Amino acid sequence: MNEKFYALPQEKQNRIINAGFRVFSQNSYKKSPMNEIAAEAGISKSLLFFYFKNKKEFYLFLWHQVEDITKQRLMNSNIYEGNDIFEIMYNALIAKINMYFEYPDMGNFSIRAYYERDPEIKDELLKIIEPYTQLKTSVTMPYIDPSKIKEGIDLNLMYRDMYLASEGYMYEMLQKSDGELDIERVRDDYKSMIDFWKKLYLREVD
Amino acid sequence: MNEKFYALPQEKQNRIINAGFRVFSQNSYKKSPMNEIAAEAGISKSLLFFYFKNKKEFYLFLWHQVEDITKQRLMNSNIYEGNDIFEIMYNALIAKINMYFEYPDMGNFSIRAYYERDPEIKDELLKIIEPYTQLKTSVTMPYIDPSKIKEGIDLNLMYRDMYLASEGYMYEMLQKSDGELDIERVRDDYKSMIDFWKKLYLREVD
DNA sequence: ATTAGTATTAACCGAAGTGGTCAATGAAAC
DNA sequence: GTTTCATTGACCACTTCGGTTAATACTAAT
Repeated sequence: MNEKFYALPQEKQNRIINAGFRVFSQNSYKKSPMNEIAAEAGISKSLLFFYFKNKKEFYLFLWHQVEDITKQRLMNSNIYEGNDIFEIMYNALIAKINMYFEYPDMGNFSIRAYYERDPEIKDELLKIIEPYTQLKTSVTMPYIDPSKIKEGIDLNLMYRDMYLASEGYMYEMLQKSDGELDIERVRDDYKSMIDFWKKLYLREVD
Repeated sequence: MNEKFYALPQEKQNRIINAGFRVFSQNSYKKSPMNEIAAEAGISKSLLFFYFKNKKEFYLFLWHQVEDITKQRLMNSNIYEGNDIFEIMYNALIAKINMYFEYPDMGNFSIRAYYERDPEIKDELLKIIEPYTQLKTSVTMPYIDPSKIKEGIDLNLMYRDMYLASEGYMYEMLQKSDGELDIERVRDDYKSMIDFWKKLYLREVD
């Protein structure tokens, strides 16, 4: 790829990246036309081919972007600086929402990339995707201090309940919002859920 | 459309319908080729055009199928015959899973249809989709007998927690399974969640 | 075996779209 | 006004698309 791409203003880089995420996330690799991506990014097809040698290179570049962005986000995040499991869950969801604001279609792009089987890219994609998915599935339950939780509650199931409800909430939210996501509302909604869980699970202090 | 389609054995009808759901759920209307659908259904493109006048008619037919199938399923289901909210939730999820077994891509098809904006079909689609979505969003919380639930628990939030966790579970399940879904496992997983909730929410009987 | 009728397909067509190239523009810098 | 660099329109060979049609395979009755 042409190194001059990185000399572009960040905003323009992001526009191109997001246009790629968008088109590739909604169509298969083969049916994602470069001119559609260019149009979505507000540039000409020729310019897109100036920065990226061909479609395949651009697609693989996008996948590396997924890696870089998530890694960088994970490192810079202070999700795990929360005091208790509830705070951590809240931070994690907000972090996800923020990620969604900056790269709305990255999640769907990577899901689709995972299932992509086009012979033109399959082999190279597998090589770079596999280590990444292993990393992702190794995310485990954060530590929960049992002394703070009511007796008789299965901590695993408690965490799983909260985790799944959060996922369900995200899914519902992204589904309903036509690209327009009201972050204030998300915060409030989720806070009331967290409060509900706190009341439910936390041992009463005397 | 050609009425002879209905004379086909049900299994073949379903193969064609599911092929349509599949291709249209993975690509936009314009980029869903009829020959791909035919191949997926195991018939020739010509035969597909023999049963359906053109692409548009087939697409709209598929949407009507969504309506018919869900209506029929809702009527024949005995989801609400459960004794309490927990039984109802369990029945509902199992019903969804069964639906998924018979028509794996119907859900995604209807989601995508909802956002489809292709001028060739947009107008007609809106006419038939709108009343349907109203019906769907009107599904409300089932009645919960407060006397059975521990005191001090917000029934709305309780239901919302369970509903979202169920959605999250479904989503995770369909994501993970590469088309191969282990229904036994789903049943067990979900039963342990339900048991967890029962212990959490139900008033202890003395 | 022949026929008649039906289910199914291969071969084809014009139109539209595809990835990719390249000479030509625009704009800024000197 | 010339050099330099970013950006584009026009173009090409090739593929794919929706849809048609004439030909086939299949079936059952005679």
